[in-house]
Amino acid sequence: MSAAVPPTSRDVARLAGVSQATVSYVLTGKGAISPATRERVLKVAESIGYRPNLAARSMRTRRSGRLAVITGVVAVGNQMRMLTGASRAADEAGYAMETSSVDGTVEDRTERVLELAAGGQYEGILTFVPVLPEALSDGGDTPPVLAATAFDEQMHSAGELAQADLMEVFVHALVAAGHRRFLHVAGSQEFASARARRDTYLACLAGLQSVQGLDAESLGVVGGEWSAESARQAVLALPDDAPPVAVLAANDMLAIGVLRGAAERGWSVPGDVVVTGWDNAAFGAYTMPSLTTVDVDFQAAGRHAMHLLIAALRGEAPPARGPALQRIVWRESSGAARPPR
Amino acid sequence: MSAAVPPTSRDVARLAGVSQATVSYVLTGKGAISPATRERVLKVAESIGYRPNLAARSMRTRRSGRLAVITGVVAVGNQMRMLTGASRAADEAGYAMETSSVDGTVEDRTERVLELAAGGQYEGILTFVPVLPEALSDGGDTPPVLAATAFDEQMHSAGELAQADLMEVFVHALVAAGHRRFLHVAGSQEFASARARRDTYLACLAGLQSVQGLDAESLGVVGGEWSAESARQAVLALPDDAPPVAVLAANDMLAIGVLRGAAERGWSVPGDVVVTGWDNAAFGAYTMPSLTTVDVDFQAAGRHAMHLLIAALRGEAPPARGPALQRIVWRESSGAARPPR
DNA sequence: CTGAAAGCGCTTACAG
DNA sequence: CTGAAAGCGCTTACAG
Repeated sequence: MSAAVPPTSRDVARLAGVSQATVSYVLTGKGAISPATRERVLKVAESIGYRPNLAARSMRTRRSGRLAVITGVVAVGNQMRMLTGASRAADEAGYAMETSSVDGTVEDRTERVLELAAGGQYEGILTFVPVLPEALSDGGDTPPVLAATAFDEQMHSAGELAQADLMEVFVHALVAAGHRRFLHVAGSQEFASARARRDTYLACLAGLQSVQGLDAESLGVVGGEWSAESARQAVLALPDDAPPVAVLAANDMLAIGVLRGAAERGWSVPGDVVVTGWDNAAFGAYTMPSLTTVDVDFQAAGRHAMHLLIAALRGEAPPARGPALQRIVWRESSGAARPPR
Repeated sequence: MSAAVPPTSRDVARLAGVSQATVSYVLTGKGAISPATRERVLKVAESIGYRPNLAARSMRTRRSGRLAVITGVVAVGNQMRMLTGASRAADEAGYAMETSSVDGTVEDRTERVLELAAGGQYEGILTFVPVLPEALSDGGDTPPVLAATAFDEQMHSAGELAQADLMEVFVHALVAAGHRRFLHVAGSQEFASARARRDTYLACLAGLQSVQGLDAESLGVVGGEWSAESARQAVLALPDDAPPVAVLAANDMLAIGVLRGAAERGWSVPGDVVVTGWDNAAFGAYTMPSLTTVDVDFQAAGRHAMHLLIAALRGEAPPARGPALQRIVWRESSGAARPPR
């Protein structure tokens, strides 16, 4: 049997025979309240199942203790890993982190972030999705809004995730192992990371040909979406005399599609075809052959982004960045290619 | 250059030369305000970048338009899919959905849910993680709190996700295809779904032996965690004369570990060993061989759970459940086994 | 069509 | 050590 409406601190006060102020002091542990009164208030509160209305409290204190992270509607696995890192960092700093997903155009998303920032429920906001710069704030009057996206136009703050330098390392290692023919299976070009990998691939091969005068050849850039099927199709569409060829896929999902496509064509990996991926997906160590890939420490990126936000809202200096977030994991699919020394 | 503090409706009123009530009527579109006044208020609001404080509004109206979903700290991929479904359903019903992750013991989680429910910021709460029944509510005085978990002790509401009937279909199809030796690679037994799959496997094989008198044999239940590595190790530990054997893995991640282990032992799949998975992970169609598995419509489950919540908070009758959420996807790894007719 | 006033549930100087 | 009062930023009867 519960009341028709949740009890308030006023109810507790009345029942305990004290003022509402006293209840507040007891519950926040701020005033100096006699043990006896304290006891009584606590007992009453407990007995009627009183719980403070956090919205009301935070309207008064302007401190909600809550931080929001904005993600896309369908957060990809990588965003999940970032969320985990961000969540832990928030936790450690004593904040509750909540996630809000947004949809639609960049204007829609910007509007929603602005709304959340002004809404008064969050002390700070981190967005993993691209928004217009106008939504960003370092926290003067309004709560700080930081962008930490590996996926955007603007490469704000933690955009280090989109770096594609290691693509060059892949190519050079493959060249050193004797490979001369290359193919890039690209990801969705809406993603900065996909564009960076593609651009680096292109630049690197151009460099090989013109600068180093190597007879390296690119069969081109194929794919263009983050699906294994598109990668498989790209391989099925290759000419019969494509092998030997080194296929650099923009992520592991594409790479497994390449593996499958090669198998369907009767090409052996890493004999006829070598393959590299990106992201170090959980399945990559167990495919046949296992995938050479780039481990990206999304958790650390999420942690760091959250630390930046917390520093901003506390008015502290932004913490220094940790060690590099990317690292090549050499496995079977790249054949004899080895790390440069 | 922005003010030291965000503008309020009072500021707008003063600047527009009207009362705060008028501003409110204009912004909520409720009162009957003359077009001229309306225009002026809107213009002022726009010019000073006014945005309503949602916390204050909802304190007054007791309507926040926000729903919360509780997930574990590290939401597994399947939870993500449920979130997507839930989010869309909330959207369609005009609610904003936010996600809050909880950690710790079941008591900790229960406390946190209770806190959120009383906090006054949400009109309803859906939890994907197990909590004590005391946290659940159908929404009398306090917002409704529903559990929709495929992963819990208690199998509340949408627990249909944990059903393992199809495990029996797998076994029977494999028997019909001539298989007599079986192995189950189990998932983490903290999960209702893992326990159900294991129990069904055991019951089914016991039935084959005693009831049907078949010479079917179980090599046992191995594994016990959701990692490909544990599955691989389980296969590496099998006796040399294990094949031919049918391996029923509790999910696709385990199944890919089995595939890898079999390859390392030089066993062909589906020749020496056949394998089935569960969950229809994205990579399953691209392994060599591709994985026979169970497609689980997590999105639909998330949708439905959200519909239940919305019905509860509106005091409507709960919507009927949709079509079955599980369906076997036959692929290469199960060899000749085919759906029963 | 518009305004003055009360109140949502809290917290916090300020008196006493 | 405790209470009366004001106020956080809104909305909503109630008058006019």
